[in-house]
Amino acid sequence: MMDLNQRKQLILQAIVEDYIRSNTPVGSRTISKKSGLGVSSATIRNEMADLEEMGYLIQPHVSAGRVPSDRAYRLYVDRLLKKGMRDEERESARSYFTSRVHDMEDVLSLCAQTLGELTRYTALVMTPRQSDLKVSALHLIPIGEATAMLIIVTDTGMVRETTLRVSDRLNADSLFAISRMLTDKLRDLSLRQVQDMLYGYAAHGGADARVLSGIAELAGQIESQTDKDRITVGGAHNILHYPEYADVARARAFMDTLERRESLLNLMRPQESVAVRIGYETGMKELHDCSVVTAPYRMGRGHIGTIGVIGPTRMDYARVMETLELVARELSAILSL
Amino acid sequence: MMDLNQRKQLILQAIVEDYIRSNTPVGSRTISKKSGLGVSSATIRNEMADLEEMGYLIQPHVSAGRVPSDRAYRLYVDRLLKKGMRDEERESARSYFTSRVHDMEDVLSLCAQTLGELTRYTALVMTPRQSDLKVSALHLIPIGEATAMLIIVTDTGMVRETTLRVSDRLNADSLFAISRMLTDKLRDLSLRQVQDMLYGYAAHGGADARVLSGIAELAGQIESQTDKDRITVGGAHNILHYPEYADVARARAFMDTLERRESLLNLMRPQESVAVRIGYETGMKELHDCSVVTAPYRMGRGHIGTIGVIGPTRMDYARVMETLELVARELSAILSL
DNA sequence: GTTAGCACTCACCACGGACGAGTGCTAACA
DNA sequence: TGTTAGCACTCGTCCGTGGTGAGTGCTAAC
Repeated sequence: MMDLNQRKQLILQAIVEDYIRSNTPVGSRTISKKSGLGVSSATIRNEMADLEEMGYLIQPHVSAGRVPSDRAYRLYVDRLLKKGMRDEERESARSYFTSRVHDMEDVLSLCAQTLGELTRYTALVMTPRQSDLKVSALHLIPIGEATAMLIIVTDTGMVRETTLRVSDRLNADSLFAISRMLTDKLRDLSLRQVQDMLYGYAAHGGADARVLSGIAELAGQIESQTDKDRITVGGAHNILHYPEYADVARARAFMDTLERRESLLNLMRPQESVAVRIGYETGMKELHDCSVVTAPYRMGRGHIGTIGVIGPTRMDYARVMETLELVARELSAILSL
Repeated sequence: MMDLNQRKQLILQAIVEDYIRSNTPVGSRTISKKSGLGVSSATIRNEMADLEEMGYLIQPHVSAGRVPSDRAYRLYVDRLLKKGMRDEERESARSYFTSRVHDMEDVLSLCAQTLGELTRYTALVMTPRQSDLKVSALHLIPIGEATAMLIIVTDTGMVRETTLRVSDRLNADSLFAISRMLTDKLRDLSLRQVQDMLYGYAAHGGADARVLSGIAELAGQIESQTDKDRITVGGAHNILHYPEYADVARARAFMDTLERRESLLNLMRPQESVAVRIGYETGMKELHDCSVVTAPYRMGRGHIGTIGVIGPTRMDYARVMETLELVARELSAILSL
């Protein structure tokens, strides 16, 4: 007795699922009727008392039903939940991604939004750290009198541009030539290498010094892009639909947490596959009543990013995990085209 | 009597300003003390009764103070408010924009965020309609075995890219040549023209048909980019700080309205200068208790976009209007570099 | 035209009792 | 030994009630 036998597991599962649905403490009578075990509420009460002692359940107050603990959710996620997205759902999720502009940046922010809509929770999209990005092409395009647009393409397919002033004796032809030369020279170098090299050249002076240091600067900016910029949030407003955020102060606190992107980065460290962090497992006190589910995606040659969903601990883990898997797969496919 | 004399205006101004600050109905005693008119509360009461009759004030219930009507805010905005941003504020606002990546897309979403932070309300940024954009350059960059990245730069400095498969006998050199040729041919044509032309060429077949129709497709996608994509929202969570949204249902309704971007477009139609729409003036029933302040900015050659702020009708109009003016100016400067 | 005084209104809040969901415990039963 | 009916008990939620105070409109005096 007091081991987590089959029946206890079934009861726990029933409680977790009922609580996920209703967000109200679950009573013994409810489980007696719904679990399909065919035992009375008194028996359930005994089992529930055991489960509480084992740390799976919490009683908000003596005359309330039970609420699952983090530990219960953990067990539920690891062993009890049954996936089973319906095909229509899967198909509609997939269709969100096809037939859209395959623009690298767009895809990521679109992904955050989409993921929010699909899961009805808040979505996070992290792009891989960019310091070890390699330059794959570099172009100067004339856009006006003595101004040019500089475009750097990295091996992840990311495109960054800036405008810069150039010597007015550089016409379209010379810019073409320079672009070509620079691309040949710089291809497959890391941004840092590009930066160092070009600052070196620029220091020697010459007519193109301005262009060279402009390029070096953009490379530097891409590289040192703050961590904050690496996380996109989508569907933050979704949490307003959940009663745990009926109190505006809580909603505000949640939103404020989302603003502090640096700390979110810890949650989004690449994992091997779909990962679930429940309540205190997130390691963030502000998120002790939230769970975070993440999945890795591939971008370009071997760079790993993370997409994730954050919501109340009583989230619909099965649906979220499946959606994330699916979206991560679609996303990887698009990005490594 | 019953004309809007000097004193009535001063009283009205005092009421509006007190209400903007406190969000509670304003009583006669408060105004008697704060207006500096040196008259008793009874006198104020008489004036307030007149102002109510004239439609400037509303009494939520008999024993409450008065609340300004849309009409009062209108008068306040048109004639009563005194601007006067402090220099530090102005400087700090400006510094938000300098020393950042001048990446076209980035600037706009950064602008939305920044504007949200500066005003503490919700910010909207609209990019000009893109159907009459002209192509200013077009590049094909090899990124892998038989795949290339296509980049289109428009005359507003906007950059869009996509990856496409190309015939594997096109090496870097041929792509360069094609890019150059296409840029020469297509420069200053509208996206629609480009699209029509290329589909025509592609129909004739040939080895490059795939590339040509790829380009046409991207041009089409840029052009037909849904209206939804043209508005960026920033700082939506700010409204949670205002007591009018203490009720989550209201906050949710507000957020939902923000999601329906098409209808927001009406609010963001380019105006000549800073424009204020108060309450029902927005023309959107859902926003009857909100005001929208907008300002135009210039982008590239003659394209006009709009930035705006949306918040409760009792918003701090003076501060918002000044901030918008300032940000619009900075933004125009960056974008028409 | 202004003001003091006064009766009146009504939103807000704190208090308190009824209600009911759910429990733990006990004793009887299979 | 596990299951169940019965029962006393707990405590959060709901709702009606009365007190409090901010603010009003009106009247009469200045």
